[in-house]
Amino acid sequence: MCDTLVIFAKKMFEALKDSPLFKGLEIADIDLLINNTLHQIKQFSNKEVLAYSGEKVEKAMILLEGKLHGEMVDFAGNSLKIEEMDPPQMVAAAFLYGPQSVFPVNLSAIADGKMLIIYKKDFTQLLSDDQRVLNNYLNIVSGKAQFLSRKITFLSFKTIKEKIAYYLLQNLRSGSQMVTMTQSQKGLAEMLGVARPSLARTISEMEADQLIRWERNQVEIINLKLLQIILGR
Amino acid sequence: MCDTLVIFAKKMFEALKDSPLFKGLEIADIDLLINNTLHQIKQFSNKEVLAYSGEKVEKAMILLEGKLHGEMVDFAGNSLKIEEMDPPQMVAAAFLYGPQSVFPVNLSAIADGKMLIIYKKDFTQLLSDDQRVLNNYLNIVSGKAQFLSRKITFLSFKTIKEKIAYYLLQNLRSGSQMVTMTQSQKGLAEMLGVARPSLARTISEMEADQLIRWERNQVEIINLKLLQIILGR
DNA sequence: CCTAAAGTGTAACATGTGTGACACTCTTGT
DNA sequence: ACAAGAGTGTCACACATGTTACACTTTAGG
Repeated sequence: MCDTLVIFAKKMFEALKDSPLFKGLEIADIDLLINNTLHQIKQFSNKEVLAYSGEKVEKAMILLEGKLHGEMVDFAGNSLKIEEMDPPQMVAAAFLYGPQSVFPVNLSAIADGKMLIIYKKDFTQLLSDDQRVLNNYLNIVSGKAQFLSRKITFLSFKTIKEKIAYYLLQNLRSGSQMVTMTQSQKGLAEMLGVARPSLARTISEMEADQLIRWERNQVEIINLKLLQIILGR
Repeated sequence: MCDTLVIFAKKMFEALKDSPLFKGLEIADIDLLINNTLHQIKQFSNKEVLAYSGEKVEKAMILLEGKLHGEMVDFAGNSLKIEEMDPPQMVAAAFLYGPQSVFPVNLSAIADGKMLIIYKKDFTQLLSDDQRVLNNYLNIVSGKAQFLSRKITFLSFKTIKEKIAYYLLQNLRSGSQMVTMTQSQKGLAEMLGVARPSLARTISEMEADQLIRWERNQVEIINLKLLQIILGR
């Protein structure tokens, strides 16, 4: 029993070593830091709701296994997918401090998993215990702000065509003319904040215009220049 | 000449004492910190563009006097006002670190003023020199992320009516039924990301429905319950 | 005090998007 | 291999919003 625990802990530290928060630290360092900190492991199962939008954020959460899904739901019931989170990432990192530290999204599991939980007070201690972790945390929070800023860019495009063009150009590796979709059209529609049939319709139009060829999860950019012109140069 | 400089510096430290970044510090502390740091003062005049979206953020900037205006401009030329900044606030705080530290907005002055500039390296030093400043900075960056998150909430509303209702309810002091507008309809339209005549039209409709009375920069909430129902319960 | 600039109310019209529906295809698990 | 579920293509229709235009009011500056 004790052995299993030790093995689990070892696996956890290995996972954490790859996390943005503990980047640059050795497993031994992490072990030391974590064991000086009150913490717990929370198991969760698929479809479980882990937090509701508006709830107070009182603990730092680091996803160890599984997959999470964050979405904003407005009062009319429309939902806007904000992001999906894979391990080993920190959850709600930018919402642990600040004047209004509440969850901005409904957080639910889309796969069984577990996460490491550290209460805010202990996490703050951890930040001042290790300069590297602090630095990493600063980068994470800034990164989140930048992510949200890009999200706003997206939402501020007025037409679906613009949104698609922007999305494709963002995900196009230079040199290639293929974009690999990491999600279904349904998922994409939720990300872009548009209705699914509207997205499909617009894609059809763009195909008819010889702009792109959309097949399964591979999209070929046929006319790159025209695509850029849609974005108004 | 030297006297004027000393007087200016004193005024600056007083201003900084009220800034979120130096909250809780004494003027003497700030004096010491700043004077151990390479810094400069930049003067700017009304309508001057201080930074373009996409430009690299290489220095920490703290607004001392004047007023700034940040807006996203998409390629088609549509602009979305993100925020207006008053002194003594830090500018682009959440974009100094992180994986992609570039300005998210076009930054321009809407009044003459000056700002304190500290290069990134020196600012980082400043953060580790004083625990309180670091803490303040963490709060600022988190606050920015939360601000952006709220902005997304706004943009994700589909109808203008919803946006107006949300805006009014956000700015309604409990107990009162008056909301004081801090900006013109034109400015509000830019914030909400809608066309100005569309906003005016919707306001007219809401007045016709006996929901609100919009006069100058005072808005009276006539039917609070109905307003909440527009937001879907 | 007067003028120019900025902001506001309103209209007719074009258009992009959401809705709800349906058939079809692909994926998944049993 | 099959069934059930999820995803996709497409349609007709309603409707909210953008556009452009113009008259009017308020504000700010000389």
